[in-house]
Amino acid sequence: MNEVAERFLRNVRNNGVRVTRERRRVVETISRHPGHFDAESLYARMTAEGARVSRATVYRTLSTLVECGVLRRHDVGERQALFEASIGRRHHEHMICVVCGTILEFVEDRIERLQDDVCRRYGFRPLSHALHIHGVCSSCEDVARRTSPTSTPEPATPPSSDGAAALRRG
Amino acid sequence: MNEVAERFLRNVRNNGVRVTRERRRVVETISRHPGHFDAESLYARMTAEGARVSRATVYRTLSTLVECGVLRRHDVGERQALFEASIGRRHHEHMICVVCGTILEFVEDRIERLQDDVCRRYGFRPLSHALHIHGVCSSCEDVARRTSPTSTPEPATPPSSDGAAALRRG
DNA sequence: TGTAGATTGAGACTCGGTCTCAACACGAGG
DNA sequence: CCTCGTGTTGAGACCGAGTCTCAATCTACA
Repeated sequence: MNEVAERFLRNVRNNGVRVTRERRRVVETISRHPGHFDAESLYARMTAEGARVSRATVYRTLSTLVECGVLRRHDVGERQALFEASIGRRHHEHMICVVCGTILEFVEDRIERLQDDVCRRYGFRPLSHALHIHGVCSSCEDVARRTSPTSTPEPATPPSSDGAAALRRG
Repeated sequence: MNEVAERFLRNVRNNGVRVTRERRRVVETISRHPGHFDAESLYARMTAEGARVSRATVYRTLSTLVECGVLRRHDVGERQALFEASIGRRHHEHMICVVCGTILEFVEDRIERLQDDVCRRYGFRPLSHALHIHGVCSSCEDVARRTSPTSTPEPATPPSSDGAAALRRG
């Protein structure tokens, strides 16, 4: 059990939630593979690694971990939700490449401040926010430029539909 | 057939897409009921109004209209997609009240500019973006303050899950 | 008006995710 | 360490949003 996993479980226990064998296993697997992931591939990875855990438990544990504040959930695009460890990480936004599915993260305090301004103007009390920029990352842009140097490269389908497909790969 | 519907159809035809009875009917229904809507309730409304149109056609037509640029699609939260007419409207962002489901729109050029800055820094070519702020709108805040003036009102469940539920109502 | 090819409809299907409920196991209290 | 209340699990049925199939139909161009 690595340190990240222990921090996860401490946080879970502090929320009055029982630490079961299955939850430990979920947390361990997540902490061994940092980055964004979806529920289904986590489940696949766990069963591939020999864990006897049910799909329902994986989905339930992910929700629990989000509630305990150790995981963040991102609804990016039209497909399945993505999760990401949030312990020890500050809030950030995402750029999603619609070609290769890469997710770039960025922090921009000035955007956050402008959001607060807007909320104040509207008397809206913000609880959470998400900023997703869909587009083409620099390396995919390079590839496209090399293969067809005359025309501006464009993804096959609009970002709204292809973005999610790309994300599944990521 | 009102003016908005005609503009829709002109745009559709310009995209080399056939104008069928069903598509006309979809466009008419949308243009008679402005605001955000989801595919299922549009289908329900159409059949309730006596249109003989299939669910598949409604979904297909919505995708077509998005491709033709007359509709925008928003993946807000974990449930179904929302659509919104985009003709004659400039790009805007959304604040979603997790209590009553109201969707507030706002425009903030400075945020757009900062996004462009970030993209430039990362060599990322942006195609589209979405900024969603989940929180509590002023009137829900007022209601909560009246009913329990001692404690800061808080929605029952975190915005990530309740936001979508609220949206379904909206 | 004829015709090629786009579009439709009914319903099966997919996919991400949730629910059910009996069996099980965590952990507080003794 | 043991007991017991109750939170948790697993298998698979179920759900809801959305897509696919393919024969029949319709649009729009010539």
